[in-house]
Amino acid sequence: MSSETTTSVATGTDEGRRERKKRATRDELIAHAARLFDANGFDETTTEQIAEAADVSQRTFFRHFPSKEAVLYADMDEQRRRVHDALLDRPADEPVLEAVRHAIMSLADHFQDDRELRFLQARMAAAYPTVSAYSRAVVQAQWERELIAAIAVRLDVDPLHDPRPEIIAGAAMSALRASTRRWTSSDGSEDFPDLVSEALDAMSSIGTLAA
Amino acid sequence: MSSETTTSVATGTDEGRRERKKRATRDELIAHAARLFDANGFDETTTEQIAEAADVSQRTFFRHFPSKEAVLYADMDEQRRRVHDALLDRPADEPVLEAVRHAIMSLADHFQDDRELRFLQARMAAAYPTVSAYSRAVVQAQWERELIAAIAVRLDVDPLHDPRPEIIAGAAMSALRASTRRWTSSDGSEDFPDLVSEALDAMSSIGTLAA
DNA sequence: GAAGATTACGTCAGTGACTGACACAAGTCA
DNA sequence: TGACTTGTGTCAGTCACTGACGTAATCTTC
Repeated sequence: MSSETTTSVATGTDEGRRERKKRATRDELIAHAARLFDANGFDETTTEQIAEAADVSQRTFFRHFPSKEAVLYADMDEQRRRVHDALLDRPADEPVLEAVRHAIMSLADHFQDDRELRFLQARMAAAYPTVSAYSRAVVQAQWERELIAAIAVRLDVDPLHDPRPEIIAGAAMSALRASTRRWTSSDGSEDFPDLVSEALDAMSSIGTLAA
Repeated sequence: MSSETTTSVATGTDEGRRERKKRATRDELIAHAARLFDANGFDETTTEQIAEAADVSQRTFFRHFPSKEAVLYADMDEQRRRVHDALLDRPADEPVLEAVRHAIMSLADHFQDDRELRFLQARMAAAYPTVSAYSRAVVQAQWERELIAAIAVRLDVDPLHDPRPEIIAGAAMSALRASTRRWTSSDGSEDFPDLVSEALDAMSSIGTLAA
């Protein structure tokens, strides 16, 4: 019972009982939401039902997540950090497109963990416009902002005056979207990092299309 | 009084009285919505108020527009058609990036008509996440789909298996976004087509960044 | 020009996402 | 133990959006 006096053991980080319980209800909400979305669809699931399934009030749901879409993309922050860190890890004098490649690839590598969740997100985004909008305008836009900032630093330009960072980042995001579509439409049988890598190769060579 | 017996004169297309009235209330809704958004903000304006100002019921508002965001981007279809037509106008053997350039430029050229509206849209998108999401995920995504389809035809590839059309389109959309941001942040003092043209030049030359 | 089919609109009632306010109880800290 | 913080429940409310039904204006056809 009293095995953990001050710091926790399992999760590594030191959480008090309160934070642990908070995370627990959050995890419950995420899990039940995913289950219900999967079973009944996104629009067909109410936040009330999710809260009920997690045995909390609807108000508590909205204390943890700002919208119904947000609970489906609860790992958004973690992924943003992944992109951010991947960019920092690369040597500053590395060619820009190489750094971008590594950032996208680090995202892609982890897409295969949580396969189920990625497929659920993709299926919901394909079927429900609000989810698609959220994915594009919130989740992906966030990754894109990370890319833009890092590219701007590497090119040593102001992204507000030089459009190149945004263009490169936009192309990279499109490559990722195209790869995701191929991956999910193949039911995950294709190797996702391979698809992304191919798409990034294609991206690097579009300059040759001008001729 | 009875100057128009069968076909109208002013608008060119032959509309009956019913269609004319329908268009009139639609235009009223658009105009009052823009005015209210401009004066009070997007979230601070209710669909009820817009309907009231146009002297119709709220239900009528939603018969004309599927969402509050839609009335702000009421010219969406017209713009999509513009992109579509611009793509069709170009010779089939023209280099892909040239065709894309012309499609984007035809959009940019007409951004300067309705300056007020473009600025309003940009201001609302900058200030209100739901508007930003709509712009990206609905309006721009629609232009992007037009581009992707046309590029795929020109490259003679299947956009579901070859990521290049999507990558090129994504880069072009980013170029347009970056240009729009520069234009609006300069309060429209810069020449928009020039900005877009520069951004498209930058896009064509990103291949040289690999070295 | 009158009968009949369309259709744009108003009214009403309802659903569901999301929010502010208040109270309470569990957890934290001194 | 006592003061402080905080995650939660309850309640009431706003607002975007929708289905159903009725009505009147418009269009069509004879």
